[in-house]
Amino acid sequence: MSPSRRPYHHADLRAALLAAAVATIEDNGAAGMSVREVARRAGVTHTAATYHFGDRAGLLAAVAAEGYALLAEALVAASQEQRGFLEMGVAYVRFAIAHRAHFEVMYQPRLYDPDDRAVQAAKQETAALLYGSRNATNEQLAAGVAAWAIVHGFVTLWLNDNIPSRLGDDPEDIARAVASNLRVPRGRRA
Amino acid sequence: MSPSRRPYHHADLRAALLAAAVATIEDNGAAGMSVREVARRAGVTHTAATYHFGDRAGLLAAVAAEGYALLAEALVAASQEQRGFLEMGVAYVRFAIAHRAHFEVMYQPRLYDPDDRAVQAAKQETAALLYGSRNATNEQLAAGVAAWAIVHGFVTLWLNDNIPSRLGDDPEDIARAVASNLRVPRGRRA
DNA sequence: TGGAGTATCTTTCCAGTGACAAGATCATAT
DNA sequence: ATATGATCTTGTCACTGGAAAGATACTCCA
Repeated sequence: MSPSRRPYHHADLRAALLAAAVATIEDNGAAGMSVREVARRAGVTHTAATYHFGDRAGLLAAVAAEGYALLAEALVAASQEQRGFLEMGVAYVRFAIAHRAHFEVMYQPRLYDPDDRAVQAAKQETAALLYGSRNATNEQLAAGVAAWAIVHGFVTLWLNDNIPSRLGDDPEDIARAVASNLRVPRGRRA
Repeated sequence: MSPSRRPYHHADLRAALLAAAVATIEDNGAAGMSVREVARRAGVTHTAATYHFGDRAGLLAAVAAEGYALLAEALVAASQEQRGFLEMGVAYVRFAIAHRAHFEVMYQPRLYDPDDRAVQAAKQETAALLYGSRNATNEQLAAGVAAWAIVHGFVTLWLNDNIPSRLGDDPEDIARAVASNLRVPRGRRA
């Protein structure tokens, strides 16, 4: 397998199908995504998609894996900005909204095979970033979960139209106002 | 009511179908629920279900509406216990886990018609309970959203197997530990 | 250079699904 | 008792996911 192996019919059908799947999910939701529709958008028969991803669940697993990778990337970038604890949460919110299709699939493991290897790998990398050091006390761990929970809960509710419009229309600003109700864990900058 | 073998007119087919739908969603997830499977469980043809609920989205809307009503009931009961702020959040967690099928559907408005009248009514009743008084300041409102977000985020992550097992296996206990990281709003008992 | 072998994609088929139209059956008011 | 409406079934259609088998284009090696 030479490194620049070029598939014939399509430059990179796998990537094109993945992008088409994301676009379809943005339009119709994950439950409303059909393999045939995705294949149509990529200009290909549905069995071509099945060839690359095994089945519908496999396609969604690929979306989830890509999502976890994108999230990890965003969190690393945010942590390097050194803007403190709160802005990490804001980065999470920004990711969920910018990639709502990925986000939707990631947190519905019933839609794919949660034991999928690519998913597991990407997911564990993300978990490490979200939970912090491994030798934390249970109390510190609970504080980390609290931080994750509040931003995850907020953005989930936001995406589902469950946040009162009175708070404004900029989710990142609202996230700051909401998350500032969290106690700042010891040794962390707010 | 004579014990006829099998009444052409079911005693309360609508309720039976609703229960069957919830059971199916528990087993297969909301996306994996088919109208035909639900009807089979109720011992009836799929068009009977369509008759009562219009279409698949209508059936899911009924599940969502029932869910919001059950949630409101649980929250009212918890508030009457007078155990303070934190235990209201615990009641939310308990509801989500006890009625995971309802919960799953409620927060995926794409699965049904979010403007459905029964859903809207039940939803607004719940929102009032979660947000508190209407003439709160934005800051107070943000605190209410924070409380909702943290328990909603936590239980969502719990249901999706995203909470480190190190914290234990009783979600209510973990919820207390997690939610205690929230600042207690003025005038509220912890 | 020219096959052989492989990766990629299509064609074809099947059972299951949601929706609709039309028909059958039951309940109830008058 | 019967007309009327509510409730449920039958039959049909287009769409879906998946499997089997074939076609096509590329790669590798003699």
